[in-house]
Amino acid sequence: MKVEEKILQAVAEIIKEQFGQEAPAATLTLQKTRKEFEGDFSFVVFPFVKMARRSPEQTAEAIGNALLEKLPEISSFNVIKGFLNLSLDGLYWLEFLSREMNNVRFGLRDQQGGAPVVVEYSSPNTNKPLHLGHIRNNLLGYSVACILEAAGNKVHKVNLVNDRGIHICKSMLAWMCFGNGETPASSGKKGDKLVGEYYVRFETELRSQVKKMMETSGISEEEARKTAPLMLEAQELLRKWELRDEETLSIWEKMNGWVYEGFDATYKRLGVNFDKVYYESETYLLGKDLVNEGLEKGVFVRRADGSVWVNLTSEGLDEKLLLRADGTSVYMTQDLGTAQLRFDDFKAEKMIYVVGNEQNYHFDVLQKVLKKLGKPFADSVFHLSYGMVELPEGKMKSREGTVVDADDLMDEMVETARRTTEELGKTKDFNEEEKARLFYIIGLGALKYFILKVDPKKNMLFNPAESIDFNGNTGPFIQYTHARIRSILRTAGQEQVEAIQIRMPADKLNLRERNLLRTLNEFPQVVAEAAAELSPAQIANFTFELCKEFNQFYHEHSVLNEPDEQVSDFRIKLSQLTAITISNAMGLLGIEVPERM
RNA sequence: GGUUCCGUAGCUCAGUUGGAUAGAGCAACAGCCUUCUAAGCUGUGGGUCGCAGGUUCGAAUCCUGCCGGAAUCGCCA
Repeated sequence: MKVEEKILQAVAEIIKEQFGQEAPAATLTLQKTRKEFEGDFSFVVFPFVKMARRSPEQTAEAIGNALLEKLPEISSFNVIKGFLNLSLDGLYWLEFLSREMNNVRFGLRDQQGGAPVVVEYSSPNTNKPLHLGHIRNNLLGYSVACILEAAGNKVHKVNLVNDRGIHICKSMLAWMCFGNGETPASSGKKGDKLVGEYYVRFETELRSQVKKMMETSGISEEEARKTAPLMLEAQELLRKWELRDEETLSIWEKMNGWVYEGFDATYKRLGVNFDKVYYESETYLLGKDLVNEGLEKGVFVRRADGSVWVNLTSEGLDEKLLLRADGTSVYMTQDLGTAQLRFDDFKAEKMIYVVGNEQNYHFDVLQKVLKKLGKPFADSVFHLSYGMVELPEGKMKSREGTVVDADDLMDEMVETARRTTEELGKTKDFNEEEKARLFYIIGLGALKYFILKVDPKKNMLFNPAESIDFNGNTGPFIQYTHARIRSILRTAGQEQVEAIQIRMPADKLNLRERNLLRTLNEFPQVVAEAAAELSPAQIANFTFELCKEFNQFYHEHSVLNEPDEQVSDFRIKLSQLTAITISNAMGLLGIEVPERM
């Protein structure tokens, strides 16, 4: 049993013995002692002063004295107002360290069995390259998957690629009309960028057609857009695609192939991956069976024009279309189908969709429709809704050219890492390959930490004019702390800690060491909470706290120059566990930590 | 207009199953490298936790109203 639970259990017994009343579990709260007071854990006695019929101070004293007798782990206590501050015996902390110091998986649970969790993230369209918004999505999805895994879940990462539809046809059409056979190989352009250019080209050409039509025939912009030759051709292309026209399909396959090559490069550099990739072209028809099912069950209705609707007004929402009059499916139809497919594929206990908060309504509807259908997995659908990344001037808009491209941003980060590192003169004895590797690790680390340290559900601000910081609460600060520790361990010749017992007497444990141990001890719990909340930010904040504490310790006490051999040995082990923890925690964020920097 | 989310230091963010004097980082200023990496450490200044009520021994945290911002309310995805 964890010592926190032991304390609470003992306190409950004491309250019953001394005050003759059962303490409701919810009123028993143990918290970390704030650093301005002495102690490890603090118990709040306010809820019990009434039943104790004593002052808060007296109540705390009474509980404290009883605890001291009951639990050998507790060495002393002090009382400030209604707070009972408990100090653990140093021996407890030393035992914790010797238990975990060689555990390279500290904080990471093994798989616990049970149904798996599916995490869908990324879900790109194949007509445009990835941008900053996708970066947040990808980093979040990947990290959440890692965290769930570390909490003992079996996890499947999946991607659902939107590879069909009118938007894809637009870039195809533009390439057919204006491309002159251009390929990534012939132009040296990255595949996704090339296709993206043709998508933009379509929009420009369309706009000039629309403008001309409005001038010559005086029709409205809306009307012109609908009837412009290019738009009609794009729709015709979509029809041909749905009829499996050979030529259309072959161009579609070719251009999507280019895009996937480009995406793969971006994903690889970003360090994310998937266990399974779904393609909408293969799944978009799946929802129709469910629509029929709903009609048979009488939970959906077919209107006179043939379209199918679901009425969600009793659930506080509107009526929602599920199938068009011509029988073709809409976004919701597809998502119903893929939810079923995903459940059939994995029998998951939870299906997490990492999708921006602009789709809150859609997922609300999705879940309610699945419930209407009586699907048992309706409650397993969970929308991990994250906030938008905004620029100082507001939302990114492709039309105004303010979209921050994913590849460009990574380039800039690596370049900043290079410049900063070389200014500091830290890589004199690195060869070219080592340097490139280091700059990549630092640059990506800075970017990932910057994004993941913010609570997922909140909108966040990115200012391209100010480069992402490398000092303070940042990825490089954490990476630096790790490199520092590894340097000590190298010098000590103990890159792998030997399994010798700690011999330092417990009373030599100083404040910094104690703080560090206390923080390290929290890591498994932090992982559990981050998994429950699906929040990488909690891992990030914990790791920053840990690094700050290590640096304070490092500054005040020497590890290798400590004359007392037992103390020095203890500090090496303490440093080792800190390095393991930093590395594991950053791993959960998809961030690598260097040996030297 | 309806629904949902957000509002904490000049800026970016922590802190919300209700607990102590609301914390970090950046920016500003002042210190610390003959000792294990100064991407570090220490200190100073900086706050009506959007506003007003309410519940409570105790509210940034829970409830109500208002103000401000965002998203959404398509036979788009």
